[in-house]
Amino acid sequence: MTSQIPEVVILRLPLYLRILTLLEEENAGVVSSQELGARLQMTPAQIRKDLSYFGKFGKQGKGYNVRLLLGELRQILGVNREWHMAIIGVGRLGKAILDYGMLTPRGFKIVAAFDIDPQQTGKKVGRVVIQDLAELANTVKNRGIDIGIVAVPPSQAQQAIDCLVGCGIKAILNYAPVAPRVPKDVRIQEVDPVLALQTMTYHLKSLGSP
Amino acid sequence: MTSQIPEVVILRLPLYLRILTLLEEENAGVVSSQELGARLQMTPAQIRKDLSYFGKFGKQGKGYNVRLLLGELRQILGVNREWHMAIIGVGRLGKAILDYGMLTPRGFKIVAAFDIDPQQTGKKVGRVVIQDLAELANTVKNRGIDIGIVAVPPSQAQQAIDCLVGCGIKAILNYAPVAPRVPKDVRIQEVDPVLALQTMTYHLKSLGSP
DNA sequence: CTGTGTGAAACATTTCACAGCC
DNA sequence: GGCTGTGAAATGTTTCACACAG
Repeated sequence: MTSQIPEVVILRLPLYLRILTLLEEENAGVVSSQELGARLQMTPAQIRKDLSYFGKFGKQGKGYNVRLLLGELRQILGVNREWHMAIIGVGRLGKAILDYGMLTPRGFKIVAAFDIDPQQTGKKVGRVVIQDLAELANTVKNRGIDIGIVAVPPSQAQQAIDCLVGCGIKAILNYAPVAPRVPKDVRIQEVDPVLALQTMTYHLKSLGSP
Repeated sequence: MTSQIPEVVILRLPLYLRILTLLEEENAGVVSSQELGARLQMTPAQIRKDLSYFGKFGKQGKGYNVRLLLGELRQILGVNREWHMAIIGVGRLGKAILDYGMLTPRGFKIVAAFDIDPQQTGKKVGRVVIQDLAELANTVKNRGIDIGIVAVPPSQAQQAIDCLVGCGIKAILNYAPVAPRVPKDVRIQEVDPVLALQTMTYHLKSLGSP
């Protein structure tokens, strides 16, 4: 009964969600896999197959109803609700993440901030008051925190991660450029622009000037 | 003669580079694929196979010399030099990227900043003076810019990207949550924490409380 | 006639397992 | 004995091509 959806498919769903959101803003009523493929630079067949893992959302001869598919994808990804997050590390990077306006409107709200430095405790950043890391466990329970964000220097990253894991957090967004170790029931996603840059330089390197 | 290295392998090389950098800081002289696998949560066989596409860097019975392998990987990825980047968009996000201390020490230097808003032109952010977008082509040539960073609002992203492409840029780091269109000889990498969060909520969703 | 949904074929990637070297 | 490098097997993913619905 485990239909076993490939992980690569899950990685692409947010891309579909993003483009459909843009299409809805453009008031597109219907879209074909052809058109989605052109916009996302991928084959129509792949899009159809990906979506078919979750149901039959299209109409033959017509395509997909944008609003309907958007709703389905939101449901599938679980983004038809608000998720609460806590951030650890309120240095420059942490402040920038708190200040980044794209999270809350997309359903991801940072409701608590922590720092190891006791000097920071009690200060306010945006809407949240910086707390001592010792209070994490309580706050996770009281405020219903689902996701942790790690924005501390590399040397403190594993400690912060262990702390989140110890509090029962099962999903972590990690900005520290380290190779963290987590139990296998905990998801961790790396955000490191340098990794992305390095894959590009690999290709740039072998590029003669035209 | 095209040995054709799988793209997934290229995506993993920066992870190897990152862990080896940490290992060198810990003064590890030698490391086995076993140990790398444990640290990166992947199989030793995969690491050995990945590296074997580029040469024989290990010693049987011993493992890989950390410093040597680090040097090889830097060479392969093309990060044994400094890369020059230009950023477009100097709002909150753009300022945060300019302020992010992890780029320069890892060989990626932002040497120019641009904004569409003429009000911004001439102001200084960190070490760079904000220029008008019209000057992009000249600056790309004069300052030897290899990579563009897009940090404008979604509605202006495609315009910024077209501008970079028009100036001959072949690699773009895109922070705007859009589905950009670029010619196929241009690499573009998305940086969007929301995409990462959404793949995690997919898995969180189907997680009963224990 | 257009465009979806989908088995089956083609292709890509990972894992296995072992020869060979330190 | 321990560990790499690597063909070959196993597994996973994408593309094809077509029946069928609007």
